[in-house]
Amino acid sequence: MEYNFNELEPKWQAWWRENHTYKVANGGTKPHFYVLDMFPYPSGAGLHVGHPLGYIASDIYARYKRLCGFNVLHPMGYDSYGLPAEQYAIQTGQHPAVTTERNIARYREQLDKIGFSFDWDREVRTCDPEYYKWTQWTFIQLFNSYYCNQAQQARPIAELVDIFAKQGTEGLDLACTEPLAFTADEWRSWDEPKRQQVLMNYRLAYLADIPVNWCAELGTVLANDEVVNGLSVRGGYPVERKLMRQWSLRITAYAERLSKGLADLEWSDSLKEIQRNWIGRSEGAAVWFPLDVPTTSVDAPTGLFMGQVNPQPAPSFEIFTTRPDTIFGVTFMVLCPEHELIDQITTPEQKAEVEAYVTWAKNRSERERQAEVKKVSGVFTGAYAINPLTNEKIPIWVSEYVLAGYGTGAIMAVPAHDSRDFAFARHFNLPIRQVVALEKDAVSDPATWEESMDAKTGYSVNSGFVTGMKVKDAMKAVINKIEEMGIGRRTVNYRLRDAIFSRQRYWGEPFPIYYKNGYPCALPVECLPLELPEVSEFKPTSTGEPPLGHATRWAWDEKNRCVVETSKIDNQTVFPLELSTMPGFAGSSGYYLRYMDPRNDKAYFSKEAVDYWRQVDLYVGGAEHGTGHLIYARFWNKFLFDLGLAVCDEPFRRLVNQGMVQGRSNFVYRSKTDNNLFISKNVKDCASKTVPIHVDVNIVDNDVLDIDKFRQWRPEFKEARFELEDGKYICGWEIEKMSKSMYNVQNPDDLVARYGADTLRLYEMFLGPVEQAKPWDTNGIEGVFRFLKKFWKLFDSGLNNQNAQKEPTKEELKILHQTIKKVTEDIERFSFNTSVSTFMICTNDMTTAKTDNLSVLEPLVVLIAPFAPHIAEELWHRLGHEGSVCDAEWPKYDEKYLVEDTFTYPVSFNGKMRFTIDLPAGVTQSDAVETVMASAEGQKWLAGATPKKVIFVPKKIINIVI
RNA sequence: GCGGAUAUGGCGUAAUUGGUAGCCGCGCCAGACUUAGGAUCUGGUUCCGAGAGGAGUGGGGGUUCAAGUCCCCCUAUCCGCACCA
Repeated sequence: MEYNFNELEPKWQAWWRENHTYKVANGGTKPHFYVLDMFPYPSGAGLHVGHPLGYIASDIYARYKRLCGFNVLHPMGYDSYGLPAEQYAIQTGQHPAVTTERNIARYREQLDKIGFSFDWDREVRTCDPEYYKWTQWTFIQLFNSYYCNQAQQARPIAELVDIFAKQGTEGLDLACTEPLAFTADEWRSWDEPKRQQVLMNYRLAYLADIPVNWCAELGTVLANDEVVNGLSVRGGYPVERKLMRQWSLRITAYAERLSKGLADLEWSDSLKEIQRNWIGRSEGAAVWFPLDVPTTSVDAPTGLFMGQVNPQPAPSFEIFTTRPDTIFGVTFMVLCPEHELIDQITTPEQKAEVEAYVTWAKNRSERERQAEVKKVSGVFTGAYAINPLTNEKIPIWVSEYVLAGYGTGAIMAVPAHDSRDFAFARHFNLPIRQVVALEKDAVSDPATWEESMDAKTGYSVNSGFVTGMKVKDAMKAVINKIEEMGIGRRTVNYRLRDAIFSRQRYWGEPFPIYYKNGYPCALPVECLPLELPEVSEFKPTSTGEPPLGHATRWAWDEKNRCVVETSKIDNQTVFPLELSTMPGFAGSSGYYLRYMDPRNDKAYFSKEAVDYWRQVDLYVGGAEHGTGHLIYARFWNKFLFDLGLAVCDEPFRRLVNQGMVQGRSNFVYRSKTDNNLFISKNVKDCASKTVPIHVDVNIVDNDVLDIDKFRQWRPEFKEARFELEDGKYICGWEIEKMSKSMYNVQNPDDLVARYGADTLRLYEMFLGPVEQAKPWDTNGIEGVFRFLKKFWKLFDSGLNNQNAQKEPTKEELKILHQTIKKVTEDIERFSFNTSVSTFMICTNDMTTAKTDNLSVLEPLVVLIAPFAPHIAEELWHRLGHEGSVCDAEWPKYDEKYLVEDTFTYPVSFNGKMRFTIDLPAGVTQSDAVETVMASAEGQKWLAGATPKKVIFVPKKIINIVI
């Protein structure tokens, strides 16, 4: 019988569906294992061959784990809120829900053809109200929580209200937007709006004024990459930096835990490093610098910073530095243009210049600023600070190179040991003073330097009480000193910023928030989900409000607890609802938890479900989510952990990043002089006489062009003539991004139709290591297809042979057990390309050995089942089994079949003092070494010498040292 | 600029983790079979050389009896961050 995949694959796919083969129950006696893929955004273009790569890898692992006796959770769903559907809606007027539904159906169809073992009963969609109910629910929990830095934990905001009423901010260390200090009496004296305003400072989901790129003309916030030279990319309208009230998540509260938690994760080093960089933890010191107040008096800035009241009696400001040891080298201070102190300290003479600079800096877009990073700019305020350790007077400057969002927006500049300060000092001719040297006496004139000495190595020089200390010791000594003096302390800073959570968009989760007297209130959780309303159009409103501003039924009736007409808003009992929606990462941050118990309408997921599955054991997806989804999901999980819902602090124990699949484009070469003439690639002078044109890879086979299909492909090629080589037209090729415009998109459906799903699955794995980026090249798929046909044939002859039950030969057992061993090890380390090679070798060997012994062949069916489930299922049933091969038992190998039983020595001497021997079972290394020593004694080829030492190394090689 | 990764035949890759480099597959060459196929099978295929032989894992140095693998210095490509004090 022929290997007829066209018949066999749909048959078993239907059988699996009817028998609910992949349905997974929560609980049972088996050990549990959770294998998850990053769920896709269902785009209109459908799947290309790059998408299933990770799904196939995780499917293999999931099926393998199941065969090893685990209860495996392996779900799939859709990240179905997002921008493309909305933009398509704006252009065509089609409702995003309709196009999304259609795209999902197409994705499902494509996925089903590849034979995945997903439990589709657990499917989730982020745009489904039953799902986003819990996204909204989590948002309300965030809104109703604060973060206690002492306990390193989120707590209910109600608890904080009690604390404020009892003790004010006394003794508290809280994550906040800006440091506040007040007493219990003050708190009690405030009215509700004022209290709400204060609480907003501590909520984990909070409203705050955040600088954004605002385009008035388009009525929307733009991302940095949507703005060029202060103009919007689309339309060319002016864009301004503007503070806008936006929802944010206080992810910075979790910076420490997000950073520390990385250590125990089985993630690639590179991805951990990406996250570490993004979180940007740096240890250093916060130091208060007193102002040298001229004639006009300046009010001391009041308030807390990092939970501490300004300890300075005199007016002063705080800086952050990672190099406290260089404090003796400070020659100027720099404030960021947004710094609140600027207005207060600028001298009248400098006022005009400083104001001009601040205005200029403020109006620059993020993009402009970043493009001119190397350009030095700044202005002197006329004011001075006092170095608290030397009592020196130090000028205070303002410059863009100091960022408002990091540290305190103010720095002490040490030009000798910081390249940016160095550039600034050189530009404005400020003094540079060396305070660190590689050797204690290696002091030179900084005026002769070409660059600053930034390295944290060497010794302190010219540095008062730390002179002569190693840099590391000097850092500690200075911090101790400033702590002792009460002017600063050891501290940690993070680069991570809070996540802006508002989008002026339609196709996203509505915020379960309404506005009462101007302050936001959360909907009662029993009223969730708050469903996305219908709107007349998907664009912003004429007044610049988000698309939800078009909704006529978008107000909250507090008394009747329901959504009502906007016209009924009276701000007494009926209030306006929030108009922006949540961003893409909202729905994807907790979906892995929902899969554990996806149909629960009482809770996000039940306690039993999460106690059973705990966390994702293996997560497979692209590394491009390293600083987005993978950070947000960890944050989301940690928050749910604090609430007592999640049972693990980290969501994804092991993470594998599949590499990007690039496209392999094909080209035809059109004559420069004759538009209808195409010259084959290797014809003489082809390159100089022609221009390359992309040609659809689907009408090219092994770089040979199908001429007829090419003429039909596009009307302008109808009259095409060809200059061939060896009767063929050979195309050129290049590696490019896989995209429609390059005509290099391989559709998995076409390959399934031509070679079958099993061949596609094996070939995707055979292409190379899963983690590695690689170009898609269909040319090799024939080899894998041939292998499956050989594999099939092996069984076909075994099943047709009457004598098939005879004793297996030693050779056959050796091949079998080698294969089991290799494949098992390969799967464990996610090296699927080598597993496929192993199958090929095994099949070749078995074919050569004319194996028809079913007892040897049967375990192979189980081995290949994770990779090629359809053919495995078919053969499994032909071998007489009733149930699915998915429930078989993973074969074990026995070392005894793997060792050689011949022992000959020495079999070869290659002139480099090296023997090759075969070591039989039961012979120890020292026996072998002794035997070789004895046999080597007095041998001619050793020139009469006696070996001094015999070194045994694995791999049947013995080295002799004379 | 900082950080991470990668580099092996014409191509994708493999190498039991320091032990005979090039497994497996594509492609190519030669052959077999044939009712001629997008079929199957056999042999060959790192490079130079007719051959004996020599060279060889991006380049240069080092450690080792032994290096694709470990260390140092370059070069190229890819990815992430980018004035983060």
